Amino acid sequence: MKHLKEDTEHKIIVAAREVFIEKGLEGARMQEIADKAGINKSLLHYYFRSKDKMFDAVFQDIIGKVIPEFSKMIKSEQPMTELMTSFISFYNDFFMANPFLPQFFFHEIWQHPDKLAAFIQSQKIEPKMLAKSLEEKLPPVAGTVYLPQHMIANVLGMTLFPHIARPLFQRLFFDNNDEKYNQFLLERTDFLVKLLTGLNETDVLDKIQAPDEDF
Amino acid sequence: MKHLKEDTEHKIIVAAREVFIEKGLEGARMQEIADKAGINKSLLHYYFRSKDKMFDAVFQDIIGKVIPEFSKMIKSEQPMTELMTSFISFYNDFFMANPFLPQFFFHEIWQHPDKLAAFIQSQKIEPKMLAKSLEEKLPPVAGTVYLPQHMIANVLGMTLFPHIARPLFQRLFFDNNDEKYNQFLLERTDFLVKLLTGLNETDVLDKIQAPDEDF
DNA sequence: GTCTATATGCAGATAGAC
DNA sequence: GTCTATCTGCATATAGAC
Repeated sequence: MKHLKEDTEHKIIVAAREVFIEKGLEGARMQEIADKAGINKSLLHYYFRSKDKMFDAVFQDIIGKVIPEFSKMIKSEQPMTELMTSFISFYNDFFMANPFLPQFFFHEIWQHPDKLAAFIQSQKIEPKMLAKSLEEKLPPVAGTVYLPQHMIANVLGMTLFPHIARPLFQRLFFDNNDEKYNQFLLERTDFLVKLLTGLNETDVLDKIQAPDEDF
Repeated sequence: MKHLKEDTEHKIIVAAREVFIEKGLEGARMQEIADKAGINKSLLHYYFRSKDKMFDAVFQDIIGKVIPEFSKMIKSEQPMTELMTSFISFYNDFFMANPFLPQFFFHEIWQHPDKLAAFIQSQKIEPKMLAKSLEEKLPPVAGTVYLPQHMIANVLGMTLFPHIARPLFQRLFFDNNDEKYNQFLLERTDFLVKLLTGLNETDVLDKIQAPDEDF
């Protein structure tokens, strides 16, 4: 089989992703990754040389799937309300399917912020341009014009929070019941879209495609 | 000096807090904590037996200062708008003075959710009661009645996000400049209060006391 | 490419002198 | 209480057979 090599490498990436996302770089154990991939520990080094390099590979792989989606959205030049709708809908679904991801990202944001920022720049996303283009479209709050950064922080915060705080929030308000919480998250997409766009139609979400649940 | 023991223990707690908050349980090194406290490594074990127990002590110490404040607020039976104003104002200032704390909390939320939930219960905070008492006071969104959990997630998300995403956000939008970002955070308290309460007065914040910056 | 066996290093923990 | 010296275990990493 000439595909054996690619198969093994792929199995490792999948296993490593799971463990790194759940435990973080320091918390992850090479042995656990090897076990989960069904291969020997030393093979990990054969393919990736070191734990650090393996982590990098996994991380690049992940953000390579999440950031470009974002890039696509903001470059599509949709009107604000549609942009927010796509955004909320996509990421809410995406993080529902990958619950550990948000915390993983924030861990990276704090441990290696430059790496992440560099990647985003490399995607030709121009944060300042984005902010500027939002600036004109924002309604005033209580009669005051405000920074587009506030709006961005609001949308991101409201979208991400229930995911990143999930273990606690689910315990405090939903009897630690997965189905109840997923229900809450599902209805939240609709709620946020309504809250942010002021729309009344419920069918607006049908136009948004569901994300690929296995990345 | 009969105070030597308390002094050392305190020095250790302070040093350990810094390191644990910045690096997390697994990432922290006993040596680094000892160095920062200006004492010997083995003294850490003399006072706390193990790294895990030391972490617990530090963690209890921290949440013992943050959660009760929250408890006090919700038990004060203020009207909603004042409650939100106190909340946003207090935590925005608090996390500005302790930038690593939010990420530290979320790390704990994912690694030891039961511990945190147990502590909150022990503070006689009743999440479901809180939700219920909010329920009646919530205005409908786009004509639809919604769960109080959404409102809670909104306020927490919007308040916390700029802090937990700070390293990235500051790089993307504020030239990685600390002063600019602090300025943004400062003005955000006012902005959020206005956004959430619909108030127009700017002097409403003067009534809120500033948090203790050194815990 | 994949395995077994082994090396290396380091972090947490202990013993014991003072 | 505080130190120096030491132990133990474990995780990453390598050597080398197949």
